[in-house]
Amino acid sequence: MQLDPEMFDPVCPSGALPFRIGDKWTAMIVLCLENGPARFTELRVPLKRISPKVLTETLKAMERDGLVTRTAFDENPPRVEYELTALGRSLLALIGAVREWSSAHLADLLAHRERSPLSHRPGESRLAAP
Amino acid sequence: MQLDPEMFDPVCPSGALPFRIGDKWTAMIVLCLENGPARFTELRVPLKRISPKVLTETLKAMERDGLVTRTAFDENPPRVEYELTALGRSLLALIGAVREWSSAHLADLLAHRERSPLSHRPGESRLAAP
DNA sequence: ACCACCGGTCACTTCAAGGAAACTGGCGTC
DNA sequence: GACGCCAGTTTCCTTGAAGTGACCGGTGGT
Repeated sequence: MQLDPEMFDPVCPSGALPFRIGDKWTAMIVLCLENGPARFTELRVPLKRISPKVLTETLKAMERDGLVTRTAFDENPPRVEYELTALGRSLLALIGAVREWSSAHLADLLAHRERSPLSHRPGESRLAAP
Repeated sequence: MQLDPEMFDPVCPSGALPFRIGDKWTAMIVLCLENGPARFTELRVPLKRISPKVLTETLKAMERDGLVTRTAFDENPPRVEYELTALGRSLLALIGAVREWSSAHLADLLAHRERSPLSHRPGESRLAAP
């Protein structure tokens, strides 16, 4: 799998989104695995700012929940592949819905936020979906 | 508006859901306002465990983002009504999608989690949608 | 002998969300 | 004069997600 290092546009306000699927990175990982398995280091490329610690934590949680499978090959150098399960793939539709909402309404929300007199942020009304 | 105090079943693992819309309570508030405006104290009924502080914070964030409007009537005792905007109402579809996913797949996820050897939780793979 | 690669782990810190409890203030009532 | 209602505010505290940076162990290359 070749993952585009730019697949998560830094300009795209993924972080400002009022949706969240799983942990902070879960939805992005699901998207990374959409077109087939990937290995640990491959995932780190598009997920530019993730630390290995957080990536393992997230992947472990996803594995525990049956969203991905982890396959370690006894080779050298070591190789580990992560792949979406059917359950994990079922999240794709949801992520799609979130993205649709975002492209239709997020600009609205952001514009309103900027205009608002309550503009200082005591709670960003986060949502998550990259 | 009469809000059913039991509309958020304590048995329903809303808290375990791997989705989240806005702050912790945002989606529930949207649901509470689905059928018309409600006032501060009315919202506190179904949202049993919310503190007034958190409720105001959440409502302010939602108002700032254009999801709800706040209307204060100069009466006695004071009355304040919160109502969904069109933008806020647009979230209903999303919440519906999340609920559909949940009723189709959440049991799966939870079962997997329980079965898993990684069962102790270093990251619940949260999602939010009540 | 040294280095890099892979897929992590470990120890530590920061930061913000969320919760608990008490208080406010104008008005009406008993 | 005390009490209660509504819609909050204020202060304090706990928790846990997330980030930083260092380190590890086996192998293959030069």
